[in-house]
Amino acid sequence: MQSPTYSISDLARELDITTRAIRFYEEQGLLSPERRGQERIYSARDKVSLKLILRGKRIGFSLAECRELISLYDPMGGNQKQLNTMLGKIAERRAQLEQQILDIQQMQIELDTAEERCHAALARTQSGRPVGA
Amino acid sequence: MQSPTYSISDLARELDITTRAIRFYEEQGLLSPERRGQERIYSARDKVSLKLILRGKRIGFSLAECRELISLYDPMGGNQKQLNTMLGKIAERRAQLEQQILDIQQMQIELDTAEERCHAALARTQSGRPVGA
DNA sequence: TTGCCGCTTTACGTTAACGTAAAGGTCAAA
DNA sequence: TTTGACCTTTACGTTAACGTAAAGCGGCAA
Repeated sequence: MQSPTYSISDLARELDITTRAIRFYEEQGLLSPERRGQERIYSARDKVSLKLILRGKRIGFSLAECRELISLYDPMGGNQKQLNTMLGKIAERRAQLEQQILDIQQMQIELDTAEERCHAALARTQSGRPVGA
Repeated sequence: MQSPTYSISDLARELDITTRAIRFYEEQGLLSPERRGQERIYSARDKVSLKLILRGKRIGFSLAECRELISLYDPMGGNQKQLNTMLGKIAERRAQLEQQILDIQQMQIELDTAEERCHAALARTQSGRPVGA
């Protein structure tokens, strides 16, 4: 009943990234897989971290920000001060995400407008047939 | 009743970016302000484009993507084929935005979890007082 | 034993998005 | 007229996030 492990190329295939990227994330302190000799052995937890990284990247987070996110998800052996710092960071991230949602909603509205105008222009292109016909 | 114009530093101040950035966006084809001699004169429309750029950046869009967004917003003098291409691009962006919303929602859930665990850990820190008390 | 496969490290290359000088033009106030 | 506040262009520097070799180790199938 021990949790599954993965080789680096396993994860690369499954998550559709390069092994180079995975090693780079480790180099940047976002991962720290076990080792069997030289080989890296990734746990389910590492995989979760990787997914978190990819998710973060999709919404424009830097690797540094992703690293913070991961650390928030970590087994916190923190003292009171650290915990409060964490809560602060969590609040910051929350605010950022809220802003991003607003930005996305605004973009969606603008795409609506753009699409309407496209359709209108297409209607006009469709021979002399009047738009409302 | 002519629309307002801005100098480069006007916009820089108002939007809280550097003039260097603004010139860079122009260099990359995201803006094309009027000129009065050497000076750049920005219109309300340019300002809208700039805001769109900043909004795009906040959700991780590249400048190339932002340029596309702006072009979608442009007075389209397109033929039928171009218009259909545009509609395609709009659909792509929509899908991307949907994915980003999912990513953000997932992040929010994870922040919830992290926050809960922080509070739990804090409660445990608070001297011997049992959590549920 | 050879050869390939997958893993490793080291290290230089690349792209995006500006930052940061350097050098100079313009125009109004002092 | 000189200073200062803007504006300009040109150009090299920087950071992030990898890409892309190059060179080598370990196992195992032919």
